[in-house]
Amino acid sequence: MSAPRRPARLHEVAREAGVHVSTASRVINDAHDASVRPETRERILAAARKLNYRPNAMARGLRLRATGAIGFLVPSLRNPVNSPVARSAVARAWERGFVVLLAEDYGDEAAQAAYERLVVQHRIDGLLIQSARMGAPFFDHFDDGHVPCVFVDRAHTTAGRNVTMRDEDAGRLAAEHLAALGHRGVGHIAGPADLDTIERRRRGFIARAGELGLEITVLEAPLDERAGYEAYAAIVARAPSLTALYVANFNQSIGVLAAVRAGGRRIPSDISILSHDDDPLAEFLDAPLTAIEMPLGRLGAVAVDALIDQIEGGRAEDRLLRDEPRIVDRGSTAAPRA
Amino acid sequence: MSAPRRPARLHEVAREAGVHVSTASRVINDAHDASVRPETRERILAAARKLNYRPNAMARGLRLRATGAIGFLVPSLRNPVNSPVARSAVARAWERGFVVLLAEDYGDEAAQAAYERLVVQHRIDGLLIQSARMGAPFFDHFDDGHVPCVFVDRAHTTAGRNVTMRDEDAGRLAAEHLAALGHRGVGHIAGPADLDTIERRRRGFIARAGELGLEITVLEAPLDERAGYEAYAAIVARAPSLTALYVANFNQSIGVLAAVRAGGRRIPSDISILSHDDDPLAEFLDAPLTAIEMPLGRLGAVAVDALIDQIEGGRAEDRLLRDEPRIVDRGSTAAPRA
DNA sequence: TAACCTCACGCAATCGTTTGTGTGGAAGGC
DNA sequence: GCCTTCCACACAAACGATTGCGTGAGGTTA
Repeated sequence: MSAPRRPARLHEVAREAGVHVSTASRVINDAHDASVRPETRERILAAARKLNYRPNAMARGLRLRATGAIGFLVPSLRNPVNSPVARSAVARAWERGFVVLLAEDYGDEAAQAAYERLVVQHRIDGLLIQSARMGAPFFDHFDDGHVPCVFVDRAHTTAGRNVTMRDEDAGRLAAEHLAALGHRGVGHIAGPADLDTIERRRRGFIARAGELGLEITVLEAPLDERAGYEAYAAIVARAPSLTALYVANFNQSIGVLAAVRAGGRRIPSDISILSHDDDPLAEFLDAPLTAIEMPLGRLGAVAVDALIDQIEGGRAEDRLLRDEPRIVDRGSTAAPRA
Repeated sequence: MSAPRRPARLHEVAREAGVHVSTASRVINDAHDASVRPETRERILAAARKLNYRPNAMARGLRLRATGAIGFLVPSLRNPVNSPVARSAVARAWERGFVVLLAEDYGDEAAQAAYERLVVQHRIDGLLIQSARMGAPFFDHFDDGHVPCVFVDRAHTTAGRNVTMRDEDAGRLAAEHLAALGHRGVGHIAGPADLDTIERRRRGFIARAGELGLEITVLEAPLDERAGYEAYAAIVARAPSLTALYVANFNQSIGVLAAVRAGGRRIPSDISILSHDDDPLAEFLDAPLTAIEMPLGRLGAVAVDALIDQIEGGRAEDRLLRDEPRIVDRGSTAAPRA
């Protein structure tokens, strides 16, 4: 026996229970101030069960000015580190009764279109923004705080709406890890400086490496494999003596591995490679990649919690995932050759 | 000058233009049968522009029983081959004026929950299903054809709702490619047999390899890296003399590469590896992976087109992406050693 | 017993659109 | 000059829920 074709309306539940639709509504919504006889309440609930009642989200949203939907603006579905974030975000949103509208942000006009469609037309209750470009005009929509939103893994200027991780500590950890192995000359392949997440990694790495008296070379490169490949050659050309490399991003790391192989050097005996961000793939690469694991699986959930708390409670507060960045050692870092 | 806080309602546009809201509605919706004076029409459109009118999707949906939203049920956001599909699907849906509600399907009860939330409560207009499990009770919801849906890269029994690619031809192409290189003993690491996509690859490969007189060994394995890793050892144990391997899935292929390296053999001199599905990563692996490229970037778009045509036109027809599977040669296949 | 209160509901407006059905006036035919 | 036709718009009823307010019955109090 399957559910009826078109789900029952509240009206029909009320009729079945012999009450007015308003009474049924109060019972279904469990209105705390409503006085309704227990026996009537039971009749209504029974009718709802019998007819398999499900509220119509549109009618509800129209009346309540709240849709039970949040938007998710992701920079790129391609980057594998985004997928655990997206997974946990969607899962948590569903747990809390929200659905997720997906939009990909490949540029300013796309972001603007997403805003129009999601916020203005579909009246979503809030927006999760994982986009990169910080100064874009698009972000003005949110500065006045009228549209609930949360910046995921970004520290936007607007206070109270950022969910971040301990990226600076990750950078420091990277420096400590390499120093502890005995490296003196270390390199860092960073990402575009306008990504504050990446920038914090760089800052932490440079600061800690400085404290530890390491010799540091830093190079900026885009966040993809090819850029990593090319950056390796460039940074080695600039600092031929470096014995270890901290790479800001998993995709870049894959390119770096390829470049090291192409250069005929061995990991970790000739050079140590430490990747930021981990992925199940890492274990199967050549060499298996030692990486700094960030709590990506929680990031999405925490961001969604922050957003929904903002929607429901009106309170906005920055959140920092306190999880310690953790090194997953797969052998691509080791002591430098004496 | 930014948009007003709460976008104008049609009512206000009508008032601004000095007409009734119904007239404004007809003009905005460009009703073909409506007779409205050109000058009035202009006044209304001007008012709409001035007030930056955007229709409220909920009110519209309530009245029209159509939300302008489609659901996207994905098996796993983790698998990288899914991301180009998702990208192109979302992009195409947006082009055609739809938003996309995302749901991840990790099991039967999750799929059931997705159905309840998306179809029953939020009244989405249709559903894109990329899920695996074919016989699940969940699918009964769609067999009667009342809920528009499309199975992406799946051939469900329900006619007219499947969008597939030339997987069988891909399998045949794999066999031909390896035979042309001179291989005689070939292996195939396949996936779970209840995935019809994977099954078609297997069928094509076996059939063509048989025609070409090759000696074939087939092994089933789950679709992840570790499974690929283990499957390699198992298939080599079973058929030590095979000189080439066609791997059903990109993730598996990565595991296979690692296993080959671990076994101390060289690619392609000791063994040729041919991956099904390509990814930008492939170029940077060790060895750079020769792969069969499928039109994944179009799959999502075509599926969305099929779905929206079904929603708007009522016509449902199976679609096959006619793009020829193409081999991207990166050197992981070669002639066997004499 | 009249006034009053509370309980347990019903009534009806409302959210923002769409659309079938009026309707006043101008135009046209005779 | 009257009837018909048609144009160009207005009216109002939906769509399916929520919620402030009204109200009849029954009980309590003076």
